[in-house]
Amino acid sequence: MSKELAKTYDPKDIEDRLYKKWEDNGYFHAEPDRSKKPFTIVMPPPNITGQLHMGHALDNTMQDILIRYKRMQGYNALWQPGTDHAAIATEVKVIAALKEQGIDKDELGREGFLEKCWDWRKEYGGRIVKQLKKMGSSADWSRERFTMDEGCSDAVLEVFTRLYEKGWIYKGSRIVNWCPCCQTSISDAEVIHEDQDGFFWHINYPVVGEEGRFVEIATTRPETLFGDTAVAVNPEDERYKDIVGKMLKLPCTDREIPVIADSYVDKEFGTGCVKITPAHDPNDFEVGKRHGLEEIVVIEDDGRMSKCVGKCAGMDRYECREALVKDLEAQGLLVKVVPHTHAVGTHDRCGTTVEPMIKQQWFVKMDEMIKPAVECIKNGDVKLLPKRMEKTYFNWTDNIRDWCISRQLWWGHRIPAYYCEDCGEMTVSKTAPKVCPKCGSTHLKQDEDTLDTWFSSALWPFSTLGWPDKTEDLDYFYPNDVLVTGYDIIFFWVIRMIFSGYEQMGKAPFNTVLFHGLVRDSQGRKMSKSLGNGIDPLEVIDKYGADALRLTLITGNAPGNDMRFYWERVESSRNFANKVWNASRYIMMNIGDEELKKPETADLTAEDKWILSKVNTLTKDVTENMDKFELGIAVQKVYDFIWDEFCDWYIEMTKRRIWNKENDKKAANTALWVLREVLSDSLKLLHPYMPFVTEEIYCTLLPNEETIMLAEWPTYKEERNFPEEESAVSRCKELVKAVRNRRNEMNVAPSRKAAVHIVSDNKEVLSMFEKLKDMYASLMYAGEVYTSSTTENIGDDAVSIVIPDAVVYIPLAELVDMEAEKERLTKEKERLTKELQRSRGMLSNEKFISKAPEAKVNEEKEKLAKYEQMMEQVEAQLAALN
RNA sequence: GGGAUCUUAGCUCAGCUGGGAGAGCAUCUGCCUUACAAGCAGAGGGUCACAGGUUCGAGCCCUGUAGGUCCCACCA
Repeated sequence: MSKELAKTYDPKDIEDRLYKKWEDNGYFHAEPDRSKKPFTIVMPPPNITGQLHMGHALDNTMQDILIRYKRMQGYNALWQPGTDHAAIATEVKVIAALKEQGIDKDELGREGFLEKCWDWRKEYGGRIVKQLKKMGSSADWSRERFTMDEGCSDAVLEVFTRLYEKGWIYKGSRIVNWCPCCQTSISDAEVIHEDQDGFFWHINYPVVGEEGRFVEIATTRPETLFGDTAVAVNPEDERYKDIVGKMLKLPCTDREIPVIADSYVDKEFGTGCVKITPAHDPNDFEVGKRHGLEEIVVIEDDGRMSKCVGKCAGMDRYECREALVKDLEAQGLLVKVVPHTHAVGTHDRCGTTVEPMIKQQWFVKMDEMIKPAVECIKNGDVKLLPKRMEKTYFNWTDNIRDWCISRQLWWGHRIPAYYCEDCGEMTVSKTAPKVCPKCGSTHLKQDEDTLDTWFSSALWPFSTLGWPDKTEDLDYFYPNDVLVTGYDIIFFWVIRMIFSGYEQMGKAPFNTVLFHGLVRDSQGRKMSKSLGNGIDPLEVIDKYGADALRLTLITGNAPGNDMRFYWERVESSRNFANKVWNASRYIMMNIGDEELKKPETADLTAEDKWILSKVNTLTKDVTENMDKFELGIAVQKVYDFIWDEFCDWYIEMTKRRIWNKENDKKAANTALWVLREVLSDSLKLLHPYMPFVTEEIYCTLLPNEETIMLAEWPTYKEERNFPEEESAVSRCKELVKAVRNRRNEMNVAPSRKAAVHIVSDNKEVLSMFEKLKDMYASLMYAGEVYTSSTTENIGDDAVSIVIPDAVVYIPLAELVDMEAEKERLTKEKERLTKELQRSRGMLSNEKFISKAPEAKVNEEKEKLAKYEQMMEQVEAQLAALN
């Protein structure tokens, strides 16, 4: 071979070069082609603010494996990439960057700020894409999209106006989750509920006109007292029946509020009396609506108290809490303070405690739209893997509430609603109307709000293919085949894509969703910036190569489960890459410049047929696993095959023919041809997982091949199935292992060759061992291998090993210790006794015979026969020693 | 409060529709055998959380218990 491989595999040498080759040659690119079947995966768009982390690495590895696999199978494989504008994340970053320059967002104004955002995107938006390429991701970058590019924006406006016209998008005053830090509303999905230690403040509200009588309420948020417009009790509660309808003096204010009866109140909880703050609590809001209560806003958008709270006005909500509690205490109205743990909603982006507020916001009505999204899971049109994710899915859909889609942000898709400043008429339209359709005024102002980032992501599977235009891409590549993503965004994204797909396209966006878990640190903690325990995938690639990282991420865990990341695991993956590298190097060294001729079947030795048969079965198994999305299982099988069967056994078995090349060219040719053939198939099976090392080897091994990426995926071939040789070779392996084991036990150095005598009265077995002895003799350090039906010619100085159908003797002269031999044989007898007991027990069980499948029974009978025969031999050996 | 999931070798985890417990790492022994010491050949190590049940047969299915993790949830 003209090209030579280095002694150890160095990924740094080749990864960037190969990636460039693939990209330059357009291997990743897919165009509609009616002669081929499409296979489409849309990449979950990473945030433009993002940096590659282990989650991306896992997610993209899985997608790349599927895409490369299908591409090799001849599908027209499209992996559609792109990035997400990430409204809040980007705004926060840009605001921070501006702050450093002493610039304030509001001073800059909307236009100016957006310009800065676009600048930011230009500068950093491509960073994550570059990093994904380091992973080996074979996405069609020429089709890269952005959620705010022209087409995607058009799709957003189209969907918005369609849903509005249908009455499924509406504007309304509701209690929404408000983040005082980001100063925007957020959807329910963005709120994280976490238990926090807090207090129950028990407060007495004096009953008006009844000196000395109080109603005791308990609250976790005393500062909302200023917004109370009633106190509610359960209508069934005997304790408070007489007080319903009376007025209470609201402490620290000059207001009086009524006591009302509402079944929402739980008699058993707290004091049984609930203060009602319609403007700052979703339940109270409902109660307020039922009783026609006033809604008094006491907390402003920035989390400070409003003017109407008197002396606390302008205080932060927590400052106010403290001040108010002090006042209540001074007035003797604070009954007690009880420690209490309760769930507090926080914003997933910034961790700030969410404040429920009444706001005019835009909502998507969910009750109708969710229906097909539920149905498709139930009827199997869309499969969720692993299946248990369905429960999580339904948990959400069964309790679905309208989706708050407006955000008080600038970076994002601006809501296409226009208000007439003269008559107040609202118009929703994709393009800005010139005049008000009602009064003809030209004074129109667009809604200030933008849409939830997930509104655009929900359209991703079809907006990226050109929708709302009727494009060839859309027609050909939609619906997508698989979506790969983490289970953590099932609510944010997966469900919304599914209902959007049905609503806009009439079809599910994909037929399978493959979920993966989280990558955690070695102690099982979530990797996070604040903990500083994150491991940078790029650092792993730098140290061990992308292939090693990919293999690590895909093995050793069940689908959908979280996994722990260990450097030791990367190391062992890297070792595997090196193993493949060296086996290939060895084969290529021996092929040299020679042209190999395809051997006739008759020229193939037993071990050739054995390995060809093995790789053939492997191909079938791996393909089946991959079709079932069992990616980890599939590659584990390839790994085991290459390392154990191919390297540790087959390569060793062929050495005698290769070293004897000068004397028998033909035999060497056959061995080398099979070596190359099996290696080539193995590389193909491995390529989706470890694209770089396999490509480098493949192109060196087969210089006429341009790339392994487009090589044909191997298929099972009946003519490569050799069951007889498979079983013969496995018997030889059994023999070799037994001899190695004995020699090891006796500390015989490999350099000391010793003869091996195989004695058996089974003619077939004997002749098989005789025929194949050249193949396996050196594997067990045998000087000579003799087969015989008698023990004549074997001296007393031999140790024996009983294997199925034969006894093996190794004359080791001075090393033989009769006592040790006896001991070993006795142990062996004990083992066999147990086996026989077990086997006979099963076979004498009437019910087993009658109820177990016949194949199982026969299998057990064969085992029994084998053990009986071995027992006989062991006993004979023991007798001979005594 | 509802739900999911986990508990298997010292560590991290596999174990597909029930049919004699597996891998990697770690440990121990012996090998620089002309592809690979990132390697080769061996070895030790597990009442599969606990208790019941179904079955000829259970790590796997069912019920319960204990502990861990996670998700959902407006009990003030």
